[in-house]
Amino acid sequence: MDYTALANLLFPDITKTIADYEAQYPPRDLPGGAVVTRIAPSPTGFVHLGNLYNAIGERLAHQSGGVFYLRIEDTDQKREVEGAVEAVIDAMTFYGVRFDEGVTKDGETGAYGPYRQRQRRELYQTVAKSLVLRGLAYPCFCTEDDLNAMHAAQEAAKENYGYYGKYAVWRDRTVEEIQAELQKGTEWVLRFHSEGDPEHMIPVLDGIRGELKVQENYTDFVLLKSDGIPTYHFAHVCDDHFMRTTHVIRDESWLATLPIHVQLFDTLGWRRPVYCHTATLMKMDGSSKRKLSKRKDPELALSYYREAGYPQEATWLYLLTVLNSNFEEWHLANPDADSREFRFSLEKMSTSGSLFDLEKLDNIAKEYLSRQTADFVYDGLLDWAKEYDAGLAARMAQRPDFFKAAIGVGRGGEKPRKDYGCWRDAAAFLSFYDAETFTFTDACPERADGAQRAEILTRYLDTLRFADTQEEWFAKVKQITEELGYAAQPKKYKKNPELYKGSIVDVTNLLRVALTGRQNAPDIWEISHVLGEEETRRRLTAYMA
RNA sequence: GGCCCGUUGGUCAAGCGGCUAAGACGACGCCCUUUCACGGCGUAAUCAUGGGUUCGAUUCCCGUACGGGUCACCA
Repeated sequence: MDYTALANLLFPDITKTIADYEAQYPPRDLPGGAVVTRIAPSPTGFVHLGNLYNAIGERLAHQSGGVFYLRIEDTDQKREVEGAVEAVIDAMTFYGVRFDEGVTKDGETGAYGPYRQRQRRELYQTVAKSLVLRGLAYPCFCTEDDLNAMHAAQEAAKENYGYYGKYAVWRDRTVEEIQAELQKGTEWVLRFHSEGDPEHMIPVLDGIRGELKVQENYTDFVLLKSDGIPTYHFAHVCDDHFMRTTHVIRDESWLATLPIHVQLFDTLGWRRPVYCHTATLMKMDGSSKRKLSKRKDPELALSYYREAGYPQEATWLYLLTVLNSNFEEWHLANPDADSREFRFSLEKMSTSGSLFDLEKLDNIAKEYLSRQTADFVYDGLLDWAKEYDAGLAARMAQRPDFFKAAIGVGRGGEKPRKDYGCWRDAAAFLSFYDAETFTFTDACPERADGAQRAEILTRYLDTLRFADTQEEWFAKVKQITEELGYAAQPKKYKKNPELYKGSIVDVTNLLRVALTGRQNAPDIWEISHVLGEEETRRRLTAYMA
């Protein structure tokens, strides 16, 4: 077989060699132990949790003096969505992920580009040609129908699926046969000529999982598609070699095709990167677990968290606790430290698929927000509202001091309130302060309702002196409570309910509902002082009816 | 079906041959408290299973079960 003739037949325009590219993309000059890694999303328009999950590579890279870059895997034109690249960049920017090189909004930066795979066509073809030259790749003219028929036959015969052995019908054809087919204009793909033996197990060291044993690949997988564009497998190997990637962080679903990648690196004589296969995020579906799905699970989309308004840092805090088992402990010990100061380690990453826990996210976010200043919360809420709640944004901008005061209630001090973990919840929680968004969600407490209601409110309004301190104010509330036949101490009422109409709880909750529309609200005195005397009296008076 | 990965309480998990098997979320209970919260204390709840190896296995090895993933000219 004359491989040179075949190679020239297949790639007449390719004149470069691998050596040219080795020279063009020299090894990076970085300190020892520096990690070079990347995220390499395909531009489908859907930015998901996994993209952010794998963006922890940034921490690894930057904590080691390495490089983190963005590569776009746009080899599948059919699935490409317009604006998808911008969406990825926006999302990453939003979460504070910083790229050293790669695709940007208006082009790209870095010496190892282009960083969009479709623009690297010549490089892939050069490598492909070198493989043909060595007799390790050949064209296959099978149609989709041929392959389907093959698959069906294998299924019927209970044989392994795939293009190998006797099913590899184009594997050992003569140059003449191939040339004849080429002249007919038949479409072809370039397949890898695998010498692999499935009995051979190859050790691979995974950065997260440790020693792995994978079966040697024995199928003649596709290197180049009929449009001359590489498959993921081929592009990944070429790119990560020439971009001098040291660590490939990706989802564990790639474990299945690891043999292909390893085989390619080895036959090309290239040094394999450290593969780091992360565990899949799972979700409970009925009584069984399953992979988080793009179609069914809105929480897989990164936009879900942005729309709900989880602060970026809170989202990271959650992700980090899921990703690195010793993060939570570290965070507890250093509650005020920025999560970026945490030394991230691959060994501490979990290897089993974990259930995504929105409750825990909420808890972490609440804890985080409770520690922030009113100004910080005001700014965050305003930014969010500008995008998702224009009305609120306008009202906030109009009365910043009022909103800051409202946000400040129960904030600061040793035991701050934890009323909300995301901006959407914050907006809902704070809605009662603003007369425009005030609504009743809870009913008047039973034991203070009916005739009691007007009586208590009248009495309260009569004695209300707005200048009173909180202590003075509360002393009066207690006094009214007792005068009207309620127990000033809930315990007393609990002991002898027949002696009282109710307890102070009923009285204060009546005030609370009148003032806020709900029983779950912060301190009444503080709220009143945010609302002002006029509005306080107005609401209380209105509630008498 | 082949192949691969995984399996400690409801959830996330620590553990890396010898422990009464951490911690967090959630649940429940108690306490604090003028309410709503916050907080404090406490309770229940876990090593899938069978064989080895070993003086000794949650930890190492093999099998089984279960769960997940993957078998495209998609990534």
